[in-house]
Amino acid sequence: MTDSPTSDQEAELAEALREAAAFGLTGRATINDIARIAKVSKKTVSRVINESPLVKPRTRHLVKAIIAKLCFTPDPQARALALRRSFLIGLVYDNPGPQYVVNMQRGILDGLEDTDFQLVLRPVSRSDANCWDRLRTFIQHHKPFGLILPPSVSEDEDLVAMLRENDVDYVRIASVELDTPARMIRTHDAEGAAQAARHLSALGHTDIAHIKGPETFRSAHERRRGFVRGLAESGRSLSPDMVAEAGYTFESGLLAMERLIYAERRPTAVFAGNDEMATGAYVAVCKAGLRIPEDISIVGFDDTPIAGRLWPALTTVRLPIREMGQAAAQLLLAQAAGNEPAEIKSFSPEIVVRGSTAQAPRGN
Amino acid sequence: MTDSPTSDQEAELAEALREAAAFGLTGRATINDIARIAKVSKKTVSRVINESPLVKPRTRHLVKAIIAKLCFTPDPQARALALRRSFLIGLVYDNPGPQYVVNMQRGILDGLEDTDFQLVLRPVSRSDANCWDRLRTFIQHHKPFGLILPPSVSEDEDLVAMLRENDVDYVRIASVELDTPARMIRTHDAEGAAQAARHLSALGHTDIAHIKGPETFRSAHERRRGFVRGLAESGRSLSPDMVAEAGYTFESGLLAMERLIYAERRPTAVFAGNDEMATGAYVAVCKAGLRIPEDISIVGFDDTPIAGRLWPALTTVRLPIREMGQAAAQLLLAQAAGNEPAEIKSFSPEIVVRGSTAQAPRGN
DNA sequence: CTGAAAGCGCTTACAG
DNA sequence: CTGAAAGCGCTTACAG
Repeated sequence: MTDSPTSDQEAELAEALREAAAFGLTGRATINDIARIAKVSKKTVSRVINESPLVKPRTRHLVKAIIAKLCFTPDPQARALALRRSFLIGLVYDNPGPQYVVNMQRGILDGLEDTDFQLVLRPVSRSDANCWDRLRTFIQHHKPFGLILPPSVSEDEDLVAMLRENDVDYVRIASVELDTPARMIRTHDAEGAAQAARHLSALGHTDIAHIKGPETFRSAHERRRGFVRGLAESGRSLSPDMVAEAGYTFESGLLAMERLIYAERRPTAVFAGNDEMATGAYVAVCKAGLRIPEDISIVGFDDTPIAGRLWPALTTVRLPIREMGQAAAQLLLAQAAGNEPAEIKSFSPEIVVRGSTAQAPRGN
Repeated sequence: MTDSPTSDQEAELAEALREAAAFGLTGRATINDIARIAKVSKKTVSRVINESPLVKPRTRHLVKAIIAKLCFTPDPQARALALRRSFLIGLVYDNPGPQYVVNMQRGILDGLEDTDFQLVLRPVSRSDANCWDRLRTFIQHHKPFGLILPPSVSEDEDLVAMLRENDVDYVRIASVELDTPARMIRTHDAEGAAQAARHLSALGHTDIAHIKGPETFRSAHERRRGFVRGLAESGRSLSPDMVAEAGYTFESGLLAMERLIYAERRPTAVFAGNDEMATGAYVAVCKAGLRIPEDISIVGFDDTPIAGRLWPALTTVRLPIREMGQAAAQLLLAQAAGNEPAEIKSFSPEIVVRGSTAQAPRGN
């Protein structure tokens, strides 16, 4: 190895470090300090920082040693200015449940830990006509490193077109394949919903209903599709009058459940498209003087924190939201480094059985 | 007025704007473009941007018109580099309930709307010995404009000392007076707790218990103090065996409630120090086969989203968390502008009566 | 493999 | 009231 330490080199390093130590006390070091101490140009230091291969190993080691000694980190603002790209990662979301956002945030922060990237919050409201204009302004001013788009923002092609135009990296999280492996994280919502169907079938339910999310959400579609498929496996089907459409919110879930309860044929089991609606369904059942799970079994989707805080605790389909956030952040960093994965990273949900589901009541 | 538009000046402006329009098409404008078109130095443009009074009104108007026409906004990275201060506002929090964080975030974003400031998330875990070191690294690298510190992080004097050393602005949100009016937002938790006490007293309860937050949180102390004071108003008192200490979490609230239920004298009403613990109390009551509010009335604190999603809906003390977040953001911006408020901005909670409280059961 | 020069888009002293 | 110069701490062509 040409770059094994020689006593010559060690002396040089020691000398440099002594100088560095003497210097170290006066505030934070800059690239100029490193260059001066290493007796190289700052361009060479820059090359080392940016992992350029065009540096003699011996030089690289010396510079790296000094950088480590002085605890030097390049100034993010200066780099951003020169690179025309900041170290901010934006999370763009349109009013998902509070539980979902918090989990997603934690995951992204997990993925960003020990890097110099920062997570910036960019909530939007697509009912606001110029919400993408605001986001464009943010992008043009702050030149974010990349954006993470959870559902349902991830499904918005106008947004993605705007991001392409402005040359911003992004990662989309969605229940269907919308983009290349470098740009998306996929969840197999249909499979999770099928598990819910199998669970309810196994408990002997036949009068099974579904509270469906809004038509405009791909996940709502996927979840219903998977649920129907799962029921079909045991010869069951979901009749149209057993489907109540709602809006992924607590209130809409409550109303949808009331419609189901007071319909001609009351279901003994209900699969709600997310935990928020399932929580609304709980209230509707309680208000009607019925019991969970004795009279009606309920299954949710997402396994947000509220699921475990209800009584009885909610049987739900767990989507590893936090892990997905982490994967999204890592994918964004990999993308910038030019590492394109061969195939789409995907997450499969799994059912978490808790107290809200039981055997179908007899004689129903 | 010396700066009323003269035809002379209007012609000059029109000419400049024509030039600007011709230019406008080529990417984003910089301070140099503005200076060139206005035929002034970029320093003068900088003065206009920074609202320096040392600019002739006529010059100022011309420059402002051109800036407006070109939709120019100074580059945040460049300003940050020159000013040694970025446009990031950090929210530092140590695992409060997910509901609390989300509300706080929304509020801060409300306060930052239409500014170029960005909200950056900095969760910490004080069980981690070097969590302040990590935060210091963030501060030294990213030079945030300021930090917002909700409880209980706001009470940490080590943190505040570190912030002072590093010359970072901050706003503390707390239930007691910890800092100057420019640096804090206060909540009158004791008053809210007193309202809870009055409410339960008015319903005829005498066997009243309290699930208290952790001793290390000022808010826990304040809430108990206020509750005791409120009870005293109607000649009631809180006996020591009617106080169960918990940790502001769902699980700890559940366990605390179980202790109260199976104690010698079972309370007919319980005031929990926050909604998370109140939610745990719900589960304990249900598990014990008791009913809310028929057997036991429960009052929470915070009015987080979960309160309205429980059945029966939780009577709780509403802290306007979102508004507090907004106020904190505004205070931070005002601080930087040198506007020191005369007195501490404070928020008074108020009780929100819902279904979880009722008349004390007879014959108890 | 390495460096001197110019530049990213602003601001801060310093003059006048 | 205004400007020319230098600087914030990095990187990108361009040479060699």
